[in-house]
Amino acid sequence: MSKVRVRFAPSPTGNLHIGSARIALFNYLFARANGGKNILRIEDTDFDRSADIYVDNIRDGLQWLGITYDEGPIHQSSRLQLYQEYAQKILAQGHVYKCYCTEAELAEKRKIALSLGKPPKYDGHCKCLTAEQVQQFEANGQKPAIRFEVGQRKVKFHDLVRGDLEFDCSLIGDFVIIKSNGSPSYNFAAVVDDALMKISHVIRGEDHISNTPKQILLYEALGFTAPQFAHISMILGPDRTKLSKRHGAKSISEYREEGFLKEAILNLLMLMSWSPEDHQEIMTLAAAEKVFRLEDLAKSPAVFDIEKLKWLNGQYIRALPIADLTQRCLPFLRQGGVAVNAVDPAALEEVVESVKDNLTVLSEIVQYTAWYFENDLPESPRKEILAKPETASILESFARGLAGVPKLNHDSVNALLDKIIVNLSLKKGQVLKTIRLALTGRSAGPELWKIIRIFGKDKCQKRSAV
RNA sequence: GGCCCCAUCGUCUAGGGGUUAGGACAUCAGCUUUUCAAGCUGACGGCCGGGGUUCGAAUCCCCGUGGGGCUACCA
Repeated sequence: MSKVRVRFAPSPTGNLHIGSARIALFNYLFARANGGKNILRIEDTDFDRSADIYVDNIRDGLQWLGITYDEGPIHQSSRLQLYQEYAQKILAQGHVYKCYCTEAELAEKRKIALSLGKPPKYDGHCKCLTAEQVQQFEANGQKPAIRFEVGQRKVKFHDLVRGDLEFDCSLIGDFVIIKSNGSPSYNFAAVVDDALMKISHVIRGEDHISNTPKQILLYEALGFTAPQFAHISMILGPDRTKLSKRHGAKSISEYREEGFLKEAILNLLMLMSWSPEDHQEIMTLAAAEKVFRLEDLAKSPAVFDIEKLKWLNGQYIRALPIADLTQRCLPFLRQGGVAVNAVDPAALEEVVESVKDNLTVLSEIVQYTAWYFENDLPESPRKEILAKPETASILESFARGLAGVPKLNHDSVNALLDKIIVNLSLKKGQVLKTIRLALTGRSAGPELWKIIRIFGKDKCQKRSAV
């Protein structure tokens, strides 16, 4: 078997989103699983829509996710000369012709065809232009596009995900390979590049299926051997249409900013359309690299499930070593206005540890821990509980008892609390609720002993003062 | 309109002629817990419809239906 070479070829007309990240992932996994190379190619031949910030966003996103590539990024915009050369090559062979139709004319024809219930394919108007007509256009300074003559036959190919596919070329209009501005069309540039880069497997979205026959025609006309194709099903929004911004679908960078872990995102991406043989749902990239197979991909499209992403995220958060988790929380705490540099690193880890079961996304770390770092307590719930008759004795016993505890930990603090409950003959809930409210000003939070340990004796006693 | 693709719980999926149709998320209930979570246990819930083929169809075939994609000098 010849060497496996695959590519991820995004157009930088937007940020790296869930759908394209998934295609990048499957290319990467296929390359890794087969000892092949993964290539990043930037398809920026649409000069109006492409932008460098999107190139950066895509590269950053891939890097953050850990989807590496062995070659590239290769920009198509730097290979324009190459496409021209290959266009000239088939121009000489007569598979293509110059087309002087204007966009307005084409749009008009398309409209008419559609209204007549006919397929809106190009009618081949410029195929039979006389030399005089061409001269006339040239004299007017009109720049031609170059069209590929499709012909009448049928094109068959074997799709690694979908099986045998067949298309009737008579239904496809002669398509443009070089635009009048000199830049190549998508189909042409992709074919020239895939051939020259010796891509063995083209793994891309299902939305490219109908481009494939056109591309196969081009491979043949250029004298190249076509690669293998694998068309992966789409990701849909909750309304079952192509996932897009209107579904609230976000870019990878936005999910990152919200506090989703790359591990969770990758895991969900893998779970959509692919289930490994052992049915293990929690799966790392490294593990997937070993067992990924294109044949195991489902043919049907998958609805993106944010709830499952959240669940996975929580699973990964809880599985993270506490030092690692704390590091990952740092940017969010800073952004939330917590002066993390002023906090002892070990104490910070204890703070994070105390609330990690509550987290579904990292950004929530702020709402769950901010009160640890605040000096003033909210007045209202605290005031109410302090007004209760038994409160004074609870807090006094607590403050007094605390002084006698040598080291604050799970056992010693709980022993103290139990003693207070027994001595005052009060209900456990009542005592603990009172102390929690006095210390934190809140009725919910981590286990009390953890809070007491993190606060330390002085702070606890100060806040217990009635 | 034409062409193409797809079809198992609400969602992601396993199952590819004989299964009580399995798992996960979500939902609901119980347990646990001072609380919020987390965790554990359980419940609810599905083969799009109709025809074939077959002793037997979720599974194979056909036809519908539904959904999606493409139909650009976008990629």
